[in-house]
Amino acid sequence: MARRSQTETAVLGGLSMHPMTAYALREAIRDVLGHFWSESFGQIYPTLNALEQQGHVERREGPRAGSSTFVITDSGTARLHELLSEPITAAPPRNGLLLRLFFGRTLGARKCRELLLEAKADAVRSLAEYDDLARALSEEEKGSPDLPYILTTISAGRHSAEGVVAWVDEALALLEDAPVNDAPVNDAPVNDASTNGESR
Amino acid sequence: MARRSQTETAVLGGLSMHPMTAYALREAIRDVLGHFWSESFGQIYPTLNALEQQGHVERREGPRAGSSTFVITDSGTARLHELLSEPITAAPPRNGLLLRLFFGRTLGARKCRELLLEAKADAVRSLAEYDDLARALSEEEKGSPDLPYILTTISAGRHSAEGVVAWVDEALALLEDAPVNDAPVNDAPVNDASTNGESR
DNA sequence: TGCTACATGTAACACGTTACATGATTGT
DNA sequence: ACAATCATGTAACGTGTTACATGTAGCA
Repeated sequence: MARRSQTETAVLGGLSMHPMTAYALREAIRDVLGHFWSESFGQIYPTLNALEQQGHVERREGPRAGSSTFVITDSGTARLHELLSEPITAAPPRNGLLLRLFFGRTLGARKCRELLLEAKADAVRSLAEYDDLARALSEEEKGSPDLPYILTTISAGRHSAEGVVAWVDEALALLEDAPVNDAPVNDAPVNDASTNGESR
Repeated sequence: MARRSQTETAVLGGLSMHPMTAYALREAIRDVLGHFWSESFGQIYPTLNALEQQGHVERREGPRAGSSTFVITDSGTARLHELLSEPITAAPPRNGLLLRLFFGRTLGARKCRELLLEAKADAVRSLAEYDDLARALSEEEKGSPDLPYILTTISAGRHSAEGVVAWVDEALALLEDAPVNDAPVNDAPVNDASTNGESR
């Protein structure tokens, strides 16, 4: 019930693959889920304590003095299944790049082109990373029942990045058609405000 | 400096196109920027008051008694340019669908397929909406200096949705290859936990 | 010896949503 | 008269990040 935020899901999910310390869990989330998920220590530690109290994970001696390895329990696995079955809570969209492009007239066409090219370069970089990752995983985890599921998430990243590449080219063409004012600040059409200001 | 959240940017941006009441501003953000941005009243009202105190917007009499129309000032336009020029603060990724797919073995292949098909249906729906929107806007705003910029954001939405459609097909094929356990809950391979559970 | 990586945890803060409280105007 | 929509605002809450405080273990 208590819609405890999806941190619980990510934490239980991580431990469902492999018992770990909180620290390692964070690294795993960063490295493996990094392209579609993130958690900070400030979330992970309290969540693990709560899960321990609920009996969903158990604390064992860790690799170092004072460290703990967390192991998921049966009730934890059941809880994970429950959480995964909940409807997806879509995060409200907030795309800073598109916000800037939308008000591109004010920002200036030059800056917009720069932003677009940066986005494309980023996408191309990720594309290479996804390919490497997919190749490495397909070898390492050959035969793992998790592999096909993991590959779908990598595929998502790749298609998304490909989409960005194609989009940037189209967007640049659109801006080519109407490069009204290329200037950074000075001769920007600010007159709107003064015109509308007295409209009533 | 004061990285005042990008709400300020969206609010000034909205007013830069057209003076509005706070209420109308929220509707405009929902309807026009909806596919890549969102703001709630709880953000908009305090932000407008702050912007007024800083002289970036001015309050005029609104269309109703007790309502105010906000008009951007020259300093507001300058501030908007400044905000748009700031580096993009990327929101930490949180994709609930991919999280579920990654732990798809626990969720079950059937549910994963359902989620994928839902995602595809959503994408197809948006695709149609983007096309309508682009056609409508190209007519209505013909010649507007904002039009090409707005079209780039619609293009982004379209490419993103197309990417989802292509991805879902690929993902379904990946899951086809290794449909280890199709069962929802019962005979799921939970033995991991019991194995680890007594391992000490 | 001292740096780096491993490891745990908390407190302060920023951000944003939801729900609530209130009321005017328009249309039926 | 009443419902729907326009309109404003706040308070409580949840959630998540950052910075800080603390300490161990391995290695150069």
